Amino acid sequence: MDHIDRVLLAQLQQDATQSYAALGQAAGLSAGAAHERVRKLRERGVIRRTTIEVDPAAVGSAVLAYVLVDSTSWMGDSADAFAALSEVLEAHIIAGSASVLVKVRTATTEQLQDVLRRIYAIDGVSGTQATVVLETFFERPLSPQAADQT
Amino acid sequence: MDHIDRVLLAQLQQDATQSYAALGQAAGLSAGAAHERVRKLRERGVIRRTTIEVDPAAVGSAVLAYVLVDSTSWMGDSADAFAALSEVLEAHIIAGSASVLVKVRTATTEQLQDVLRRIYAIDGVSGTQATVVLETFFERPLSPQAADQT
DNA sequence: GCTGAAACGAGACATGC
DNA sequence: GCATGTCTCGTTTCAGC
Repeated sequence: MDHIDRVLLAQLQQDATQSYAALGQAAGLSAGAAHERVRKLRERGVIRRTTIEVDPAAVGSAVLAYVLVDSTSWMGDSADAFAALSEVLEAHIIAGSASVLVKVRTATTEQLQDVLRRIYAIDGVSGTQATVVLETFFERPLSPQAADQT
Repeated sequence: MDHIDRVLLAQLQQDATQSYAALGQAAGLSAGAAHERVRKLRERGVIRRTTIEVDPAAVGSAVLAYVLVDSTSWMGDSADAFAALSEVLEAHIIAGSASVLVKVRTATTEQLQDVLRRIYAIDGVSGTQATVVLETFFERPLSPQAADQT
């Protein structure tokens, strides 16, 4: 994980369709060397996968909400229960009053209500506090150059 | 945005490196037709970009936190101020007591504290409530088949 | 571990349906 | 709007440094 790797990661985040020749040029490498570096980054799991960013509104998911989930028991083994809800995009165990924080996208507020109902049905869940997003300023990937000490 | 487009989007989200031949096969199309569909999805902005998913821990961002930002004035024009902080990955205006919700990744809790300090320095911000994530169950992209009415 | 070149496979495009 | 075929370009691999 040197500076060159960081440049490669930043470049690929911006545009993963660019050629290894262009990638190498940005990092000061030949196409072959760039390819080898990227292959190793994938192998080591630094690059988890190559994917596309989809416009949520275009696929009918205009409503974004964060939900604090209160519970009466330890929620450490409930990952699968949340993962089973396709509208739940993230689920985290948090430090604080509520025990789980989830990010949810739905087409309508009615559907959001339905998701909350299904979250409530999960074992140990005693309550939910939903916070609806009115406007998203931005959502962006982690920038590798933000952290420079690994 | 028919069923075929949804299959293409779901396939590309899982693996954007697969060939158009494989993509077409999954959707019941030829490689050329699949290519044309994807080109139009990009053109229309449904596909925003092709990117990579990076392991946050591997680039030295092990700490994840959500921060509720309280304010004394309208925060609708403060998008740039939050975007200037590279550790801030998302910023949303929310309905509720606090006015802005941001997602932050840093290497250490000390760095998180520094980000909070810089958020506090933004015009109109009167307070912050940070919630630190202890364990992430999962983070995944929006599944196009979750919404079927566009 | 990088460079440069050579073989292979995929992407882009035109034609016809 | 999709299928087929051709040409071009990028990816991938390997010898050499």
